[in-house]
Amino acid sequence: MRTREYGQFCGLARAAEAVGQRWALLILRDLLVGPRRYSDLAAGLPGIPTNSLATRLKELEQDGLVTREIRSGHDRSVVYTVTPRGAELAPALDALARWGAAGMRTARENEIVTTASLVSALRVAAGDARSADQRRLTYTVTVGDASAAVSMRDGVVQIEPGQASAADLVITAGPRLRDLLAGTLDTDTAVATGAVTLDGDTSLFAPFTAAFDMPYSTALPDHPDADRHPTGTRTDAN
Amino acid sequence: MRTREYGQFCGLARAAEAVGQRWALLILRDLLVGPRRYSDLAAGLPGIPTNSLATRLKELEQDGLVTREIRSGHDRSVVYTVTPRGAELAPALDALARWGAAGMRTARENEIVTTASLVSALRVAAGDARSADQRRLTYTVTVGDASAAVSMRDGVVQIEPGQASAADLVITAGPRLRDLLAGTLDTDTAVATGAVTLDGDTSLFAPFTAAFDMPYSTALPDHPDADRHPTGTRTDAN
DNA sequence: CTGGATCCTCAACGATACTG
DNA sequence: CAGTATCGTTGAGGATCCAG
Repeated sequence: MRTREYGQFCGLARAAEAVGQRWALLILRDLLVGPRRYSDLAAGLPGIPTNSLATRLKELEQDGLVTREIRSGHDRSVVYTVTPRGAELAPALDALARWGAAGMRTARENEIVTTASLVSALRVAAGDARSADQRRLTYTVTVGDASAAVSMRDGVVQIEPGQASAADLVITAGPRLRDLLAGTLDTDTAVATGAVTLDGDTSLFAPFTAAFDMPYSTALPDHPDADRHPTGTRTDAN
Repeated sequence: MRTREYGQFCGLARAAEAVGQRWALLILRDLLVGPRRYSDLAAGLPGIPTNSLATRLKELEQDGLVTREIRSGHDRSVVYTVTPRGAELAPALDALARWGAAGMRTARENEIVTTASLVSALRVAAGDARSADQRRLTYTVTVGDASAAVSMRDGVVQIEPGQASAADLVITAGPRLRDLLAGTLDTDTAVATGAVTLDGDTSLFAPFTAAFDMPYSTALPDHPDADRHPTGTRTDAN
């Protein structure tokens, strides 16, 4: 049995063979946000070795999850796009992301938020799209170097990478944004402690948080703050 | 960045760190069927190196997805069980299994069906549980060495490993059972060609297939029978 | 400058043997 | 039964180099 195969006629085993390799899930996450060039992917996946990225892309293309297209314009660039079959992975990736986020309390040392991770996190959190505001609202959300443009209209939430052209409210936050999406951190405290900075019509912050839902697991191992981070519990000594 | 970590504060990345290691998904699949001993796991995962199994189990225990319990009875055995947090992975594994099965046409050379894979496949396929029969029906499904007991009652389907004690119908099949669950292969043909053997009240076969749904992807790469199997397309030259 | 390929090192995986 | 120990092989990580 060659590595990568499992020798079982089983859907899960086949899925693991296709996307179980290192970096594969994150590459697909980035490509599900939209088509990306090789260098975009490399930049959005800090730490990935260039040869690993190349091999993963070749395998994903081989498996029919990704297409490689050489933009024959004046800028000879190579663009990777998910195929329809690859796009069918979205529900599975969403479920995995939801599970991972449910156990994700604080950021570890040196952990960053990339544009693709921010966009897909917001998309997953808006998945239920229960209570999007009916008004036409646009936000820019920034966490570190990453930004996402959130727009609501007719109760539908749309999230794109980058900044909104004319945002009604600009939200700048650290990773504590995750607590907000969970509903653990109330708005006033967040703003008061500086965990979140608002620029614009601050009354529009409530409809923002109301549109997203990314709860914590109710079955977290050991003590609640167990993300191997030796900071204070929740006294917010930040 | 230590291997296994991705350096991103992202739910999907955290999930990949926890269950992205080789064999981890299949170990969890087996444990989600029920608690298992070390040797059960080893037997249900042909080809797994014993040290890999040991390491994976230690990691899963460390991450709080699995508990290790030493049965202090007369049979000193070690039993592994999924924790509640580990059980929360079920929706994600189901989504992955569904995706993988959607692209899974024919079995590759030497690919087998294990008890755990059969049980979880049936459980996923019954997930929608749209049209389970109202009668109390019990089946034994056998594929190769693997068997599952399927029981219906009040429109609820239950699937357990092993054979049913008194099955109304015993279904023995090759991997072509997969086509049946997809609805691609109609019952009469299946029985006529010997792809499926029935023992018992054959009229109960229809309610069986009706209770499961595991469709093929509508977006399969290239030609439909592309599972690197050089057989005929669908003339059923079997 | 983009899009990789190459080379080297080392950690992880795989196969088998062996032990409490 | 439930692993650990050992060793060979493979793949990942990191840096550099190269072709268009």
